[in-house]
Amino acid sequence: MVASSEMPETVRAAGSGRVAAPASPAPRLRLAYVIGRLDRALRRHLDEAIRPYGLTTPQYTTLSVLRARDGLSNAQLARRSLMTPQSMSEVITALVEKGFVRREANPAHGRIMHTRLTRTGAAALAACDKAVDRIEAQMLHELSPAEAERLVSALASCVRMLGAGLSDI
Amino acid sequence: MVASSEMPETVRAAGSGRVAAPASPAPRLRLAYVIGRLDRALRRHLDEAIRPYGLTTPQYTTLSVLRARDGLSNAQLARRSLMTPQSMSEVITALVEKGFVRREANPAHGRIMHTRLTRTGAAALAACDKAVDRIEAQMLHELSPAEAERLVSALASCVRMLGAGLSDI
DNA sequence: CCAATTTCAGAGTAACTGATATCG
DNA sequence: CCGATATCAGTTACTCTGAAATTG
Repeated sequence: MVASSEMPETVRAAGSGRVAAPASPAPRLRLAYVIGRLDRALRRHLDEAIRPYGLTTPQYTTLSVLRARDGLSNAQLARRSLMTPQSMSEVITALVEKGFVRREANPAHGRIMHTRLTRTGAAALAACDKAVDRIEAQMLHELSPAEAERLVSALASCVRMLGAGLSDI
Repeated sequence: MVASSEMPETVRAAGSGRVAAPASPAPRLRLAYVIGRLDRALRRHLDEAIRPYGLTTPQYTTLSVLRARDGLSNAQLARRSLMTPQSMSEVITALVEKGFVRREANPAHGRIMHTRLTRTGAAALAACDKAVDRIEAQMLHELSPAEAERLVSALASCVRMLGAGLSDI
């Protein structure tokens, strides 16, 4: 249902081999397009894999961030996910309702609410991680460990150069 | 407004150097997370860059696909963009209203509508391309041409392994 | 009758902007 | 007063599911 049934009328040098371009004008694979397409495809797999655990992808991502850095405030989480505080607040509200996180007031600051993973949330996250592991393995199936390593490095560099520093996770 | 004002409390080996990991547990950069984060950051830059031309990112993407393969039907465009026909129909409707594409009935098939770039649409697309070129250059600033080439190849491989074949552009 | 295409209607998610209130 | 935080309210963009009509 997702895959196209059409013939790849023009297959470009997208694979691991074939670097030398033919004499064609070769519209040059637009990097921005490939990134967007990969994100869409990945997002679909992710949604499907973690839906059984009652999580959406933004919620799963937020749990992942919390595991690496428990007790972040709503504003901190929003910045780390490149979202507005309003959007993150909705994500957290949903996670609280599911019992996956809890919010604790800062004893020294009556306004800030710290978000913490619950045991239930950690368990759900662990289960999802296994599913995501499988998806990533499928995605990287053609690449060697060294190539996968370079891919992650290159992507992190891209994120950094776009001004969205990859401070953690 | 986008950049975080927080300190990168833990800077991981995300750059071009530093491959050997320290003795830390190193939560292992989740590839799915980096891809999503890059897409979000890129999407923001893209939206901002092409908004002056009256285009949203999905609309710009669709115009790009049409330039490579003019005259596709709504259903074909939807498959190539990993969208439902309903969603693509809305994108095309918006593009028609802006005068960037026109729809022509198939003379041999009363149902199918072929979508074609107008001269106005091609001009807007060309203008946007320059803006996108600048964003991609910024994004790839730290990478050598060879590294950028490997990045595109690796991403295309990932897309393919996720079952969403990259048939064109 | 079946498969593909298009389109209408309704819904929902995820994000946004704006405004308000609290706290240090 | 200012800056950061949180949150309420309204809105928008994008995509989805479901159903219907048309065509080959």
